[in-house]
Amino acid sequence: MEKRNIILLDIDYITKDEKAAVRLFGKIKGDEQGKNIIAIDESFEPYIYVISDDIKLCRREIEELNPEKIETVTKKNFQVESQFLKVTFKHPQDVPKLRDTIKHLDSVKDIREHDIPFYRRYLIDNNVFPMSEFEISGEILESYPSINSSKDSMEIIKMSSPPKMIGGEFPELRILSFDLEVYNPKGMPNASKNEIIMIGISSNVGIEKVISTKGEDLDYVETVENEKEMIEKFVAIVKENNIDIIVGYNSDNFDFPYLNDRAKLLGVDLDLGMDGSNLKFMRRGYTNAATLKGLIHIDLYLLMRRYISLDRYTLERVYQELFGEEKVDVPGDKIWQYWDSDSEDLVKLFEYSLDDVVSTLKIAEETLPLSLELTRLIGQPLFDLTRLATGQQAEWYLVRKAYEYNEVVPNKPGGMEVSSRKTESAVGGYVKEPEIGLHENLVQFDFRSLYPSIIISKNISPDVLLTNSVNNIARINEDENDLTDDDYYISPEYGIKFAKKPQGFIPSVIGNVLDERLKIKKRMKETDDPTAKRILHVQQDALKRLANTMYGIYGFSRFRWYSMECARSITAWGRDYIKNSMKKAEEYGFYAIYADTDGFYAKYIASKE
DNA sequence: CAGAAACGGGG
DNA sequence: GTGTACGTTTCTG
Repeated sequence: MEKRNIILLDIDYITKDEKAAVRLFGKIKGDEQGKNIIAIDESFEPYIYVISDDIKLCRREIEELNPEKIETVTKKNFQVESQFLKVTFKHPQDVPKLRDTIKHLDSVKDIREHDIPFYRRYLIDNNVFPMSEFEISGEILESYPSINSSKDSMEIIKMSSPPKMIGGEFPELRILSFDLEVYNPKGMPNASKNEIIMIGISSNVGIEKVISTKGEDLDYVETVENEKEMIEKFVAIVKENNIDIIVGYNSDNFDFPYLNDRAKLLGVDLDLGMDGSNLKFMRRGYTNAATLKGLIHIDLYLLMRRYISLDRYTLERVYQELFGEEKVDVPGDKIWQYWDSDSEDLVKLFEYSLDDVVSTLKIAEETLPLSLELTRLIGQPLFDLTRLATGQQAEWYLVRKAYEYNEVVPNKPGGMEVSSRKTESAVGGYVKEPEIGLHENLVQFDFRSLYPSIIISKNISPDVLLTNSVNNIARINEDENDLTDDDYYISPEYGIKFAKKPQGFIPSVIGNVLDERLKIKKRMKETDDPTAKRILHVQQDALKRLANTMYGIYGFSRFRWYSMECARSITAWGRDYIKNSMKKAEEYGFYAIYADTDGFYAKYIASKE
């Protein structure tokens, strides 16, 4: 039996003897090369919850489907303790196969937690957070020089007990950025015709080069015979340097698909996975994501769209925004001409290629700390996190919290439900159009975090909502006649009621997030160590972003805890507060000349007469 | 005017 | 893979 402290980079599962085997891709902590490890856990099983009014009958009906196990458990459903049947399956794929059958059984009212991917379920139930350190123990199945390189070795361990969270500091991650330049005489290149002319590579392990068939007199260019060798060289460099994170700019949509097409055409294997597996593309709705097992691919374009707010998100624009410097520029449609020129323009193209990839790495180093922090906060793999909308990030945070609170998670809405939700909308914040003119003697007034304060102080949460709606299943049966006006908050305009007790699930979570942020800000003030300060700053920033997302989330059509009543109540109270403040200010001679949502500007007029 | 389609980024 | 996920602008009937 061996023990290892590892940093979890990635997770998936494979099928072994008709059962699921979870694979944790990590690197061994303390090993300066960051030796790779694949830890296999065969002990975790998929399950769902079933709601029924006739538990006995329901159990008999489900038994006929021959699941692995059926148990009766007590969990909270919108804070009401209820009995559930926990049905365990033999294989994760049995869940999508059998859930519809189960759902339509006569004795079944509803099914829950049937839409949580298996590896995410594993992370949540085992309290495992990617990019954190934890201890595993088990038997070494294989130990050999890595499939990927001759340099260092890799271990495969069969785990004998669940992983034990340690937390720990962030590991040193080996990051590499890459970028293709392609011959493009007809505008955007076509992978079946146009060859790759350059592959730029930059890495924090000390690589900065361009691989190409030309440019032999430039010191940063590694010249090869042909395009095939170019791709092989690229693959070799990534493998040899034991890279943890590979970054590109729009690489989900351009660089990786193009590289994949050309590699296929030329017969080169892009077997960059930690387990030796090939590059794959996952369909993620409207776009594809390029994935490598145990080697995290981050497309910075996707990330930047969420990280900063800009009019455009070209690499050039983003770089300028973050660093205030201009990049080397070659007009995209002229790249083929620069390549053909064999003069100073060719050199310029090489400079452009190198500059692109150096800038990409620089952006990655600047912005990854936040993504890593969010990964540890949300508890989903870095790869997933960088591709999740902020609303989805907040939702997965809540799914984890629900597990902690012993709450059963609401179902993800189906397509029909999403479109019907989209037809509803909440009135936004109060806006008073500015009075035109030059104003003097202005005072500014605003509420500090108006919406979160309202959610917490008015206990706005679907689980304590007293108005009849799809979301208040738990409270429908409660006798509202037993409650007096003192027992609930009533929203302005709509008269929507929220029980004062118990504290709602979401107000509770938001409250904790804000408390945690204040604690970190306090620690930030107390420390003089600049490194500690920087880390704490990123931590509070992650909490702030998470909290900010939660304020508007009740109105997101795909949100599991969606509630238009909650969304409307928040803004209604918001409008109420701002209007009352304006009225109050007027009594003291301050007249608002402009107001928006949570604040206003007012002009002081000394006397009314 | 509503609903569908295209776009973003990349070369 | 306990899959099929954006938000906004422009076009089309």
